[in-house]
Amino acid sequence: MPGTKESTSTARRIEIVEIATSLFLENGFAGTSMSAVANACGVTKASLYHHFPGKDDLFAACITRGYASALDDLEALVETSELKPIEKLERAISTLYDSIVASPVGRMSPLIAEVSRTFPSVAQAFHQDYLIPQQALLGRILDEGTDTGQLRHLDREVFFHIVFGPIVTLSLSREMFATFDDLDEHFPVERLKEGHSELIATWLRGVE
Amino acid sequence: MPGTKESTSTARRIEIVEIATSLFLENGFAGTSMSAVANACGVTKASLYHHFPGKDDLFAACITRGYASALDDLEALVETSELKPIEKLERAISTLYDSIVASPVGRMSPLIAEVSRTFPSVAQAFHQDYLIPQQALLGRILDEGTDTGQLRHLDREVFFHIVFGPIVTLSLSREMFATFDDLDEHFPVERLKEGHSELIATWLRGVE
DNA sequence: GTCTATAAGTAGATAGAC
DNA sequence: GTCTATCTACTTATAGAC
Repeated sequence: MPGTKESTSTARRIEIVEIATSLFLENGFAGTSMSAVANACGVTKASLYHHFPGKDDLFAACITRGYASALDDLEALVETSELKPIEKLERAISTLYDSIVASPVGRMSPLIAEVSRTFPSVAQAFHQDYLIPQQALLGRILDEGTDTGQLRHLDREVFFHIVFGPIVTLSLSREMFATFDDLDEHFPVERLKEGHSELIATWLRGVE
Repeated sequence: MPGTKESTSTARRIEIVEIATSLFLENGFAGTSMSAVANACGVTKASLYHHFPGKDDLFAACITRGYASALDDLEALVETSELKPIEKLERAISTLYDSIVASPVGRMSPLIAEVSRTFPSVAQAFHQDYLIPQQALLGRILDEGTDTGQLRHLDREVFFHIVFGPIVTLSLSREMFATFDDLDEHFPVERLKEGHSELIATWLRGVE
């Protein structure tokens, strides 16, 4: 039964990718050995190499996985016709906090910085398949607001800079200081999200 | 002559730290071997180990170096009495762009994220000796403005979140996509700095 | 698909001569 | 202070039995 075979194989691959992702996030690319991944998965190295021909292939799979689902929520929000642009934007920011601070795909940035010289294609794919679509979706909400005169017109790149900047940095900070036992006190996600969101809303309603 | 000996030793140490820093920034902690550092410095591994007892000591020296000088510019700005708080703040932001996007100490964040679990003390020191003083200096400008009624009162942590967030993320993005040949087109430091600075100024002058 | 065994190379770190 | 030579442990990756 080739069908059964394939699905167990796929399931095992997904399981490996999930475990490997958490190890890469904790210890970096060079700091994570194939032996460590194999041990954490409860298989031998040779079996691991059966599923992924090399360490870079495994890493690429970890980076790639989750792109689509991370973008799905944002896309659904953009398509809704029941919300005003400013409300969509506030919800979009909340969604971004969840997907960047809490989910693996959003926490990949330091890893990609680490391997960018060795595997430029990984960085390229992350940019093309995740960052660009994410910006495009946010841009559509912005357009909807400016076209109907509800939001003021502003430099798109500066807008992305101000929206994504604090969120990505918060995610990075929480990685950097993951060992602090008062992490939530130093970097309180909810309070920062709220303040950030209010500022964006005020900014976009037009202040000049 | 112990004096001469010591100064040549110190000079060599500084030279090694500078070269090692650029290697760590390019390839990460685990991705940078002591052999690679030794080769780049034109000495053998044994000589390198004479100057630094271990890889973690060398890494700590790379992280630590530059704290003081990176904070000096900001401190000089805070002490000035010739500028209004809002002008100080605009200059402070410009200084932060220079020291975080362009200088090694500001680009260390992804590295610290990589080693934070293995060497929590490195993260601790970075927080205590660099981030906290930096925030304190910025906070003093803010206080000066609110005390004299020139700037509106707001949540300090949200303020830091909005000020540092976009700058650190810009630095990280430029690391992630360092291999792009149109890097400055995708991440134009000057234009983003200007837009960011204008937003902060408008926000602080009071919009409610 | 998973295993044992192993190749071929590199890691961090040290001993001791000069 | 720098060198040659070396140690042990670990790295990615593969060959071949089951």
